[in-house]
Amino acid sequence: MATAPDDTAAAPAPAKQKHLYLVDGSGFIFRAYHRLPPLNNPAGTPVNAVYGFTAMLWKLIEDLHGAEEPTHLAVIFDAAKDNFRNELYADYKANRPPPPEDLLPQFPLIRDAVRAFSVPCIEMSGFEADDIIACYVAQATAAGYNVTIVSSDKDLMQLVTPHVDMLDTMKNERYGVEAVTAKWGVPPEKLGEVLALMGDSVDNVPGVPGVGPKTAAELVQQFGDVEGVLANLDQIKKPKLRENLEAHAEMARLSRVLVELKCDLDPPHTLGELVMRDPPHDPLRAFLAEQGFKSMLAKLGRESQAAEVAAQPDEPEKPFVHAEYETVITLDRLDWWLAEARARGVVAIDTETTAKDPVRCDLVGVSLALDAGLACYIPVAHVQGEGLLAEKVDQLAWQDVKEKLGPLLVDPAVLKVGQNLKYDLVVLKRHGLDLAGFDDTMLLSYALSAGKHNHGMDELSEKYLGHTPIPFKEVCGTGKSQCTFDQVPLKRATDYAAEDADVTLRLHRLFRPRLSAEQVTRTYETVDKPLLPVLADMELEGIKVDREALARLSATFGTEIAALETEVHDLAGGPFTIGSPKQLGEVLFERMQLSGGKKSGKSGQYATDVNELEKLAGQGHVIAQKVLDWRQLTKLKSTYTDALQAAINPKTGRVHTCFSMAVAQTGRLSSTDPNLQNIPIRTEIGRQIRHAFVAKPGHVILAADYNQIELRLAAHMADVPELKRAYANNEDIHALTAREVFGTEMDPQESRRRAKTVNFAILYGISAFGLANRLGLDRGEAQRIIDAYFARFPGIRNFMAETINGCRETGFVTTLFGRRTNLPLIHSKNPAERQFAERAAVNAPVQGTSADIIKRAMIRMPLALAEAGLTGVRMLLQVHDELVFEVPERDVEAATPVIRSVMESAHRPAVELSVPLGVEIGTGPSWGAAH
DNA sequence: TGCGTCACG
DNA sequence: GACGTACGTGACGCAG
Repeated sequence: MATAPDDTAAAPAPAKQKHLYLVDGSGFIFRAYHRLPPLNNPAGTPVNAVYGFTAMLWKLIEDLHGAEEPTHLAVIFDAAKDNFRNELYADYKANRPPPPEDLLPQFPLIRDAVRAFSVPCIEMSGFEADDIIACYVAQATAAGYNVTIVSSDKDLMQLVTPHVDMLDTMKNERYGVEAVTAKWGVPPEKLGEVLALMGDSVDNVPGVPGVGPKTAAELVQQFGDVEGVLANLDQIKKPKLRENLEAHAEMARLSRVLVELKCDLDPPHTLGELVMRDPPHDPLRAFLAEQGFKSMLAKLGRESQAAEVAAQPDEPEKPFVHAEYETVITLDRLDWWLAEARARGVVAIDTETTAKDPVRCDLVGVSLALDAGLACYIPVAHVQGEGLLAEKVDQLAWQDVKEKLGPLLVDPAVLKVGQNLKYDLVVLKRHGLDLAGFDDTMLLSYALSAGKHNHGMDELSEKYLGHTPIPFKEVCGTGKSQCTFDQVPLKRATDYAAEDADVTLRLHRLFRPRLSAEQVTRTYETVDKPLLPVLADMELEGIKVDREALARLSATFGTEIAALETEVHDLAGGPFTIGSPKQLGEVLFERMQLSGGKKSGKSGQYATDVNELEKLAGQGHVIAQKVLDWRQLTKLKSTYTDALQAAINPKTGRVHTCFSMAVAQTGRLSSTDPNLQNIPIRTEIGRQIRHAFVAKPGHVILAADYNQIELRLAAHMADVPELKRAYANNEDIHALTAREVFGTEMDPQESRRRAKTVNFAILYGISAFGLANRLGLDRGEAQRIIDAYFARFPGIRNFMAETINGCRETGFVTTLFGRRTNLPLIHSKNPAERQFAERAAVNAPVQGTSADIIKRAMIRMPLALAEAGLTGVRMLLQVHDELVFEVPERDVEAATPVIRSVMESAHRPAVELSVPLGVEIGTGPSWGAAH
């Protein structure tokens, strides 16, 4: 075979795939301008858009260096002149206002910025950036390049092909052919037809009235293009639509021409001139200095230093590079990966499934990562192709993978690292596997940074690795056209799945060493990590729900809602949407002229919340009470009686919630899909829903509540002798508070009710205004109550002050077990934000300590029950201070003291409390009956 | 998607 | 005295 001279040379590197990035500069400018407040350079010129643009371009270049390795880059601008489209249609872009005055002088500076980065800056008089981009796309594609268009302009999506994608840097989303098709319902090459039919009010492309994206897509799907639609008007069923198409046929044709991108121009730079090079620092430094961009100058300084010192091996921001990820389809290769994992002792793991719900989905594949950039994907249940493109999917059988993977998963000598491992654990358990010896990067992040940011993988990757993982929706699409992961081709699935494991492993390397250095190891190791498998079991177990009972409630609520609706409409003198706060406000305060309507500042709407409506009801306005009743019933029906029926898992007949471990800032759990931590109990009518949560045959529901745990913890933490003594003697704490604060003159019941409110207010960080509101007093009276409280219990005031001071020094507060809540806003210049952080600072240690205690109880519970021989008892739910169990009838007596003892001593031995913890236990055929 | 509302601790 | 007004959650319907 004849070889080209290059191939025989000493460095036989294969020609790198060329990849051209085209930045839609105008889009960048407007987003930068609108995102930033006014800002001037030392010369007094406004530069907010310049600054934003420079920052965005810099970030883009950095990101690209890290991930995509582009070879060519250019920024394209609109030339500030009329273009050929105005000749076709004088009103084209007529709706667009002229650029704001303080943006005008920034345009040339922005072009300077581009040049300072040594990036070509391209524009052509008479043409829009879109056309120039289209031309380069055509040229580059013909030359075998890949192309990425950096823009969020939907018109440019027309250009997407298998070799051309779009990148929206604001949303951090990439759009390939599938994503565009998913978004618009038609492939990119048909997008022009859709855009023409729907028109664009911003660009003033007329389109056809009454045709939006959905209708346009349907028409194009059916008839192929605009001409096809116009030629087949007789087939269009909807009369109004046909009429509009008929009447606006010419506008549709014109629109088609307007949205067409011109790709036969001869742009000023050749492709070769767009080649990307490392920007020399000097021109960039000069530009930044001239504009007074100090933080960027500092960053540039750091970078040149780093470059001189030669890259440190452990440089945290090293780019996210990786070899091609391997798709494992032979047992030999699987053996290699598993042996290597054993040898290294650490492996990141991630499971891919057919759905988000770990209790309903099926396992599709598993990915592993051994080292940064070294990861693989093991497909086990991808579906075979269909039709002409049928391609047999070559993959291992799950049984074989399971036999080899299983022992590794339970071998504590090999650390398994995952992100949100509870999900994987639930899936694996359903497929017959267990897990021991693991770290969860989501929980590590939560231990280190609760309060600073969220802990999802994409966000962590972005923040700590400077890398945006392939978005899930780019692999599977969204909405109606979303496919399941088992339908994704193996190459694509591998890129996505292996990357997740790779990211997880890299995050673990960053987080794990920080844990002990930052002294947050304890709750991670002794609370959250061991709780994870306990929660997995609870989620798998689920709770039985009486579907018929819910259906009956739904029906009853339905008729009552209908009746109330009629009454409300009659009282209002005509129909309106009761559920629309806007319409309701207008009906009450304008049409009906009720007094007291006040508009909220932000939305300019009348307030119609419970407080307002109760005021009106108190004044004798019947409609207000009817609306309140209507609201209560619709809430109960839609959120509970309807939704819970839909949440019943058809396979298990039970409802399986998901407990989130890294959402609440304080250490609490949260519950979703469905939320079983907010099932009604406070009103009798809502309480009926609790009665639909039932035990399976031969069992009862047992509910165990900590009695006033937060107030007890406050008494301990703030060291209030009177309160501690009262709890030790099992006294009524609210009655005590009432005596101390209000004396004995008031009616004891009313006095106790108020004292209870005051006690809650204390836990939440009191203000005279808030307390006055709750108690219906004026501020002066509320302030006197607070003063009296602090006078009687000075420990509370000291505790609050010390907690806030400590938080100011460190930026965080801690629970008795060392859990940390970060409150960066404690230093905010905005007093409202700062005070908010101060109240949270007072509350978080108390709420968080309570969360730690019940979590510790949950961790011990399974073993304690097993040791007592109570193997049939199941812990089902946690509701912050309550645990819900399903207990065989004959075990109730034996289980009760075990559960009580575990819960009441859960703080020990780590922490000793100066107040006892009290637990109240009830049982019954349903959750409602157990209280 | 953001907002208003309301369910829970 | 400015700020906005009790802490922590999740789900639903409306409207743009």
